[in-house]
Amino acid sequence: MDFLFLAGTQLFQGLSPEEIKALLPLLQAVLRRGEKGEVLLLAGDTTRRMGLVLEGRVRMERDDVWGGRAILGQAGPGQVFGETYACIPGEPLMVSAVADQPCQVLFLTPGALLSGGPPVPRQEVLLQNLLTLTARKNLELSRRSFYASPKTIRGRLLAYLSDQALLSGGPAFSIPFDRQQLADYLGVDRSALSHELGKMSREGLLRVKKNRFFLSAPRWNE
Amino acid sequence: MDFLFLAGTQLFQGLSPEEIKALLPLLQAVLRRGEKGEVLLLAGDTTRRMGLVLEGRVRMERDDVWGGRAILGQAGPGQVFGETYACIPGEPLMVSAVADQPCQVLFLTPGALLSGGPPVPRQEVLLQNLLTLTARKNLELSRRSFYASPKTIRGRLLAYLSDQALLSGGPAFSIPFDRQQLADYLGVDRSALSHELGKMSREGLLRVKKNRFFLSAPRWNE
DNA sequence: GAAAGTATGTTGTTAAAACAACAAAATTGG
DNA sequence: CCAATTTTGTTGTTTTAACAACATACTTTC
Repeated sequence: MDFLFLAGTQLFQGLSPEEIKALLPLLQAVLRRGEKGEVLLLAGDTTRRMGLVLEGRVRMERDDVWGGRAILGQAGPGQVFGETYACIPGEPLMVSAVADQPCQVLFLTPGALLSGGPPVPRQEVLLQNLLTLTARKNLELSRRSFYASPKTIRGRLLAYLSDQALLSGGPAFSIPFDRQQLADYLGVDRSALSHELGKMSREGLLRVKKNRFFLSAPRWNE
Repeated sequence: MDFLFLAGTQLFQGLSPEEIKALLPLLQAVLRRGEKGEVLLLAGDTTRRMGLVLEGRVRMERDDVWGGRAILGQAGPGQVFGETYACIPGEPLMVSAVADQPCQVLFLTPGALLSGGPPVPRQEVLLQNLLTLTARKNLELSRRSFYASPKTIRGRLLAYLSDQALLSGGPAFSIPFDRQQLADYLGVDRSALSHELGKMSREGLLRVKKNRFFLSAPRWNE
């Protein structure tokens, strides 16, 4: 187990590798590998465990009965998923956690931090980290809400893409979605999304190749 | 100050009125009244404070440049708002907090709980409460996401209303929105929403009067 | 490197919601 | 209680996205 890597995650921030090593048993750490497409947490179930992604990527999504799918977000190396439900034991999951790529996940049970049981070493730090993390997850959910809130596909694309440009610090960036996933993340039809992207390309608003984008500032004075 | 009321909130759960009384100065508690429509926190600003609603209701919303508006959620008596941002100081707000009704809000600064400064009495309890609370806020954001994820207005209404029926434990319930607000919450046009509600009424799916709803189970065998 | 499978783009048709403008109803304030 | 204001419902038109079906390009696997 790479404790140095763990020490660099938001969850274990501020703890030494030795402290983390001592903590893992208390958090009932369990390592799990997942094939691409494998379901790690299933919507409808309850869970006391959260996942810390060591390798690969995990997607949070919900499928409806009619073949529809909504993607809420994803977690890459060092990030966590399911922490919301792990903090509210008994609450049935609204989403499934699915391996987006072959991945390696460390499952942790934070229950000992919450129930007023016997104290855990460095509990305050862990709690603070977990709180900050959850708050950040909140921001991500809010962001997605706003990406999906314009009424037109173009509006949603611009909201999402310009935000990604901001986050990446420049007009060139790649996104962690294929077309279908982007459509499910923005809540639109895939073919309509493709269509709109094509139109925007032709208008010179952006260049796109696979999941790599380059935004052009519109020329305001033509 | 009604410490007994505070002791009943999720934030101060598990603390005695006396303990709360002692804590408030450490959290830099400030009371504030707000007229209906008054902005309590402004999108774009940063804040170290969160609001605990004592009376009335507060709405979290974002207005775009073209007159569009998205409502993310709201907080009633005993509930909090802005805690996400108070937990991540420096992060600019994506939404404004607006008084939905004349209200009374206790602003609190949880910073002392987070920065590894001098310990605060009952810190673990407060942190745990804040964590649970934030996790629950997460659930609400997820729920809203799913309400707004069907592609048709009817789909969104059914997702939202049937969930409200579940939460209220019966087919009759009222909602905390007027039509415009419901439209902004579900991300649809108000007049189209009105239209769809009318249609659903005529089809016998529901009865509605003002913000009071009654869902009829559809008759499967006609 | 060929074949199978998957992802993406394209097009036409259809369905639905946005939009706009107005009428009716309800609420508020004097 | 009346007038003013706000909220809600109604209707018609226009825009847009969903949907479906297919062509093309790209990956993966053997």
